[in-house]
Order: sequence, then C-alpha cells, then structure tokens
Amino acid sequence: MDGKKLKINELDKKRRNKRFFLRDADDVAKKILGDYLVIRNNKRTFIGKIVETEGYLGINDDASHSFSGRITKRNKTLYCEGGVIYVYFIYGKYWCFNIVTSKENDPQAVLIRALEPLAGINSKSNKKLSDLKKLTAGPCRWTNSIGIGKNFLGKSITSRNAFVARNNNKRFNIACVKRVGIDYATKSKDLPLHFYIKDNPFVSKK
DNA sequence: ACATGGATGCTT
DNA sequence: AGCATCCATGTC
Repeated sequence: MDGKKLKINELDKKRRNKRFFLRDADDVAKKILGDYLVIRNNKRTFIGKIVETEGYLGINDDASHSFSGRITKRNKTLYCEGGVIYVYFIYGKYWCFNIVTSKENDPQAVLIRALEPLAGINSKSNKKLSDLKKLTAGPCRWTNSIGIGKNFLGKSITSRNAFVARNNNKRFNIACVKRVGIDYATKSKDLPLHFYIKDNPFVSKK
C-alpha cells in the first residue's frame, strides 16, 4: 500500500551502526557511496543516495579543521568518537555536513558533498533534472534544501532521525580524485580523498 | 562574469 | 580590534 513508508522501514533495518564509523575517514567515504542518507527533520523524512564524499584524515591532514590537533570551539565535535554529525558554517551563508569517524580523539570526518534525492524533496515543482540538481548536487545545496544547520551538530548519525542505510546492490564505478576547495593546504592538497559515483548526474559539477 | 556572506586566524 | 581570506552558490 504505502510504498514510501515500506521503503523507510526497509532502510531502517539496514542502518549502519556506530561500529561502522570507527574506521578511517577515507574508508568510510568510499563505503558509503551508494548508501542512503535518511534524515527526519521537521516531521518530514528525507532520503538521498550518497553520490559524492570526501575524507578528512585529522591532525596530519592540513586540509582538515582538526589539523595539528588544536581543539577550538568550532572543531571540538571532530574529537568525538565516530558516528556523530559535524556541521560547520562556511562562506557566510552555508552549512556543510560531515560524519565524524574513527575513535575518540582521532578527529577524522567524511564530508557529504552530493546526494541523489529519492524522497522528501518536493518533486512536484521540480520535475526537471536541472532543477533537482540545484537542490542536492553540492555540499551546501543539499543541506540548505532539507534544513540542515547547527541543530544537527553533535547529533548521532546512527539514530532513527539521522542515519546511513546500507545499499546491498551497488553497481557503479568509483572515481577517486583530489579534494575541492582546499588550496590552502600544502602537504595534503593532492591526496585522492574525494570520491564519487561515476556518471551519476547528481555529483556536483566541476 | 561577478556579488554575496560571516567565521576564522593572523596581524596590529 | 581590524581585516584579508576563504569559494559554493545565486544571479546576472
């Protein structure tokens, strides 16, 4: 009967648990490609397929907010045990959504850069692919579209209201390139920690 | 092609 | 305390 509800229940069963997020960020970044991000927010449920991610490796990664290990008001969430959400405000307008990984005091994270919307985005007024892409194809776009902000900082990514669901039928190739927007980095600038699903239209455009 | 925007971090 | 810097995005 209600296909959407059924699907959400199915996804609930495939929820990634906390242990999954205790590994290194590059590993998590690759493994969650093709998985589903489920966010329950303002009494709505949003589902998006994760199509583009970046790994940030922590204190030795000079592109990371936790580089050098200095703890600040902004980055302290990164030092939590993996499995919580790290959001930060950027460019005076936007929010970026990350999943903290690895063990406590190893401040790694995965940035979710783009999603393919599957539910919860108003598709009535956005039938065209180009319109839909403007809503979820980009690290600051999808967060804006579903109301991600500081309210998600430090929240669990293994809870009923925010989780990653395993996709057991992955048939795609993964591209592995250098990360975006980190020219200020030197040592880690060219590391291939930016992953995306090849040929997926919702990968943010270069 | 250009304007927007605020937190951050560095300099004073 | 001041300010240059950051660039994804929206709007042109």
